[in-house]
Amino acid sequence: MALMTMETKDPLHIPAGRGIAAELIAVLVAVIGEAPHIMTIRDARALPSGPFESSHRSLQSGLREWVEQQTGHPIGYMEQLYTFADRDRGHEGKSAISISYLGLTREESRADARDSEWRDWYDYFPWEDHRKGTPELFEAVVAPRLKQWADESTSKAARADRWQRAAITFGLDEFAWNEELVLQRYELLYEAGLVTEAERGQKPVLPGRAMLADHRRILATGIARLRAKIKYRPVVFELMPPAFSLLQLQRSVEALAGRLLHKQNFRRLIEQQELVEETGLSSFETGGRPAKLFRFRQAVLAERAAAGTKLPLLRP
Amino acid sequence: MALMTMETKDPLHIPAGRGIAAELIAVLVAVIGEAPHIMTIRDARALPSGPFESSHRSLQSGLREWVEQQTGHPIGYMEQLYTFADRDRGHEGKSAISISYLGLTREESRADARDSEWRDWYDYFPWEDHRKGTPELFEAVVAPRLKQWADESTSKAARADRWQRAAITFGLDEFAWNEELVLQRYELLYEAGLVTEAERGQKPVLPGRAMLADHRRILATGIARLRAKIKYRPVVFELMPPAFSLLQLQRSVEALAGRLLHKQNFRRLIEQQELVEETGLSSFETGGRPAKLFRFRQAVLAERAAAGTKLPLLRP
DNA sequence: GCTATAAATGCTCAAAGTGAGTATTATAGT
DNA sequence: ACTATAATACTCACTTTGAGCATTTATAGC
Repeated sequence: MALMTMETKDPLHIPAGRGIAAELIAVLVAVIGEAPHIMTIRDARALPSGPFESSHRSLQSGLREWVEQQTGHPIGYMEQLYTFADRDRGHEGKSAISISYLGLTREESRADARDSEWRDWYDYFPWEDHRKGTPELFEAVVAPRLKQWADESTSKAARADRWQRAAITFGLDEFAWNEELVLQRYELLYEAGLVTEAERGQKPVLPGRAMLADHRRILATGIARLRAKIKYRPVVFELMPPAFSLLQLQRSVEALAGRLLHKQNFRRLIEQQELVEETGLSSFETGGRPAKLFRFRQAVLAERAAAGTKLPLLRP
Repeated sequence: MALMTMETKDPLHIPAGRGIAAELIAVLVAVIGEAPHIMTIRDARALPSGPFESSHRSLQSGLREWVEQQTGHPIGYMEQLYTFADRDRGHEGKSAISISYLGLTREESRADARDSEWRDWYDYFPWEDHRKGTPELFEAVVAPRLKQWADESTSKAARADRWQRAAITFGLDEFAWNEELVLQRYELLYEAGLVTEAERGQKPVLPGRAMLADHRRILATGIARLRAKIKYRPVVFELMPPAFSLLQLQRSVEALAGRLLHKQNFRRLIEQQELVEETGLSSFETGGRPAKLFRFRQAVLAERAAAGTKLPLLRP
């Protein structure tokens, strides 16, 4: 094995002369009541964000600083979402890099600082909430407009392709609704001209609040990631108060997933995975049989480092 | 897709004055024979990489350019891995951002360009290959050294914590081996002083080739991601030739996962998911009953946009 | 042709996990 | 007491997995 000395004196590459700008963007989530919310700034038209500067110790800490400064709100759990470059975004023709993060927090209704504001994320994506069944929007607007978009293609094959893509991502025809396809749906709607990334006068066909630049796309990425993650990691608990009833927990998951769950089976799942433990307390607030209050078993974070296998393994 | 007008005139933030350097790094994977390989440069001590420059259209295309220039090898499937900032990495005190990608390709044994070279990834992580059972390394070095490391702690609780962490990530004691924890294992070994990120004189305790800067850590991230992904997305096929036998396919998955699979159940899985279709050809090369050759059913990419649910949903 | 060897392929069976209920119990408000 | 609202308990068919045995179809060497 060849030996060799450290790289501080021998960098792999000389950095490019001009340098580029880097921006940090946060999708900061909290569940308030039974609705999933995100932190916004600028009249609810932008996500909290700011430049990454050389004074920041790391990307994460840079983001934390910005978010706390802009929203007065500390972030609990954080994970990186995606990094993208956009030549058009930078100043003076410089290209810019945006690094987005997903953050989870408990809402603690402090006085909202500056122009920051919690907003129901379904304000931006009304078609993503299927808790009350498929929104009427689908039959009224989404399906016919996508059909129309598909039919605009010239070749028969292209029409079929477009329609199949639309049917799959929106759960039309025989396809089942898949709540994880948030980003694909947004991109398809954008491609079909049913939403506009940043408003510019013309009315969008679909309801739903727009955002500056590509923030709505980033939000879609965050929602998709979170909807996927709650299924195999105990991240919901980052959004719950210290003690909660199982129904509260279920309502939170439903809020995030945008669909209703089977109560008994949900409980069975939670219990058999030993995710929670009783606090001994009960809640009498809802008027019904009192609900036992539980807390998250922190130990599972250590015990189960990861999800289970899906490979058909051979004998141990 | 229409370009946004919005933000060019009204950027969300004025970019920081100095700008920073951005580097693109690739974990480029191919399966050669029955061994997983990665593309390396610099005497197999670095991953292909290069600065992101304003001439690049996007991060992806910038990376493609660099990799093709350095290795003469085009990339098929690509996905982003992780972005990190390292103050010590930049030039002249500038901070630098590194954006890493995972790329999959079929090896086509062209004359290797420049100093690029395919390398078995287990050269860098010998403890990750469990296809021939748990490596002797574990009983001989890993377990005792980690025990020793745990025992260095002062408090009893800290010793127990350390040991439990080691046992979980390495599948010691009663815990099962989890092939996905590549990064966690590397980080723990680093913390325990059993590997050194870049060698500088002192011999590391464990065998395994080192790399420049933090490239070995990035490689660990890529392997972990790929091991997780093969379980729920048909990405293995990106690494297979156009026609292959089911055993070849199994051997490839085993190479990546570092564990052996149950043949009959593996086949059942592949077939019931309708991932492949017969080509009508057979392979007589192995000396045994000839194997039918299959090809990947491209259609599944369209049909199944995503993985299945795990939530206990309510009636449709 | 016969035999050893190497796979491919077919089939079984129990255990565990899921989906979709019905039934019962405990409170608060009227 | 009666009703509304939940919490909680239990059932049952069906599917998916893990593990293994058995059979079939080839090649290579004798």
